[in-house]
Amino acid sequence: MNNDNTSENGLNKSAEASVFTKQQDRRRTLSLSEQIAEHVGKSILQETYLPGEAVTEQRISEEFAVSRGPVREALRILEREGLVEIIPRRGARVTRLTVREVSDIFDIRSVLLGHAARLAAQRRDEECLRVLKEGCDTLTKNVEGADELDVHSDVSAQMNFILVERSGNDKLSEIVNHLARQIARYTRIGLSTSERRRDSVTSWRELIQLIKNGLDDEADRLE
Amino acid sequence: MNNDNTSENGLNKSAEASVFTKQQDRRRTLSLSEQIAEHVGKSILQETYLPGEAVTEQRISEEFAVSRGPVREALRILEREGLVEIIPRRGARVTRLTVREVSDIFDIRSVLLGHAARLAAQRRDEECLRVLKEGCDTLTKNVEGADELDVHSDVSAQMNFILVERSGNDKLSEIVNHLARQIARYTRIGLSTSERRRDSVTSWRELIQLIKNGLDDEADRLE
DNA sequence: GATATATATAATGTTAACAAATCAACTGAG
DNA sequence: CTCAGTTGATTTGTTAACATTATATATATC
Repeated sequence: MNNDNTSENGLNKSAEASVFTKQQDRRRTLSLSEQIAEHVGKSILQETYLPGEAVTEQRISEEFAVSRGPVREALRILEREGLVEIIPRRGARVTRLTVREVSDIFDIRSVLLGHAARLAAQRRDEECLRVLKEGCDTLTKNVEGADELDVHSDVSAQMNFILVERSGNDKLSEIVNHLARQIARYTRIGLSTSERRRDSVTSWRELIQLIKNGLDDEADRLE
Repeated sequence: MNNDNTSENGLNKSAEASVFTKQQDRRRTLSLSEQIAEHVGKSILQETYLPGEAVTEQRISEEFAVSRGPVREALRILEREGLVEIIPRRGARVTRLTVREVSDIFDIRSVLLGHAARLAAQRRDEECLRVLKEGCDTLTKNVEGADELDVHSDVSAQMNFILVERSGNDKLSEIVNHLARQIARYTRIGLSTSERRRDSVTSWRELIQLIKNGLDDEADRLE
């Protein structure tokens, strides 16, 4: 097919940056394996690769026109992200989470989000509170009708991101985002009916109330 | 040095199991990369490799008398476990956590342990409560004197393990154990004085009280 | 003497070929 | 017809050589 080996596959093989001689950008240079991991990861989240499907090294290496070495590492990266599962001598499959696992992860995330809210309150982060309230209003407007699913899940994901970011605990942020990535394929289903979206808004309001109470408590303590 | 390439380095290169023809054991076959990851990981936890130290591929590959391929994958495994940090084109270093990061991880873990306790109570797991009480007694006996550090940290680690195991949430268990592995190098320091060990016992007693209260609540609700 | 450029060295990134193992289909004996 | 064993194709595991990049050393210029 594509017989020229550069940039027909969407990957920048050997960093186009010959202009930058030394540091300057740092991190702009994604290795092949990381680029592959990103692409394949995206495909998994978009369900181009389906849960349970086998992901052979050869298939990927042909798809991106690279050798199997970087593909192998890409698969290890995706394993870390919880998107594929590698069984020794058997290869990689797209993870298929059980209902139980998804529910367990949601459970953990909600605990951690609660903690993030507490931390944000301790930090007296009123900005955070304002942004979340705003997001919550947007969510409320998008409860009815199936069309709003995308808006609802996008806004909700962004609110999660902001909340943990504002907690001030970087590791917490890292973990929650990692969990979010694992259940990304399932959150849309979790918000598919308007009733579920209503529930989602309710738990957000509880979380916001938690922060508000925390802020009040902090205010009491300080004056 | 060792010129014969088998089992002088402590690794079983191509699975000694020629007796087992088909499945039967499954998983007994650790790939080279996994064996290397295990060995190097152990060395990091024992601080044979020091925090911040560079871990070059060549060094490891010479040390185990294998090529760089498996070493590369081993490093990716260790990166996932949070024991090394890989910077593209710069190689791997043993992670050196800041005080802040360690404290953040402890914070998260304590929240998750609290949740695990709540779940254990919901499951009405009296066995769990009994085991933890027992462990707590052992801890109490090992508060004074520097010699008891090993006992204290071992027992405490085991109690953590059991508690999350009994929560019934496998992902929770996975995450907490993952966090424990990351801070393993620092928990001993965290328990180095008898005062800190006293604090440790206190928080365990709080956790146990949490489960006990939960059990009572559940009992009330069911009768 | 300090800074900048050039070069050498050592490290990681990538590739292709080879080895070992698994899975599926086939064959033959009972 | 069923099942054990064999064979062949596919896939992962491993290796060594080559390519590229970063760091350190040395040299030249101001």
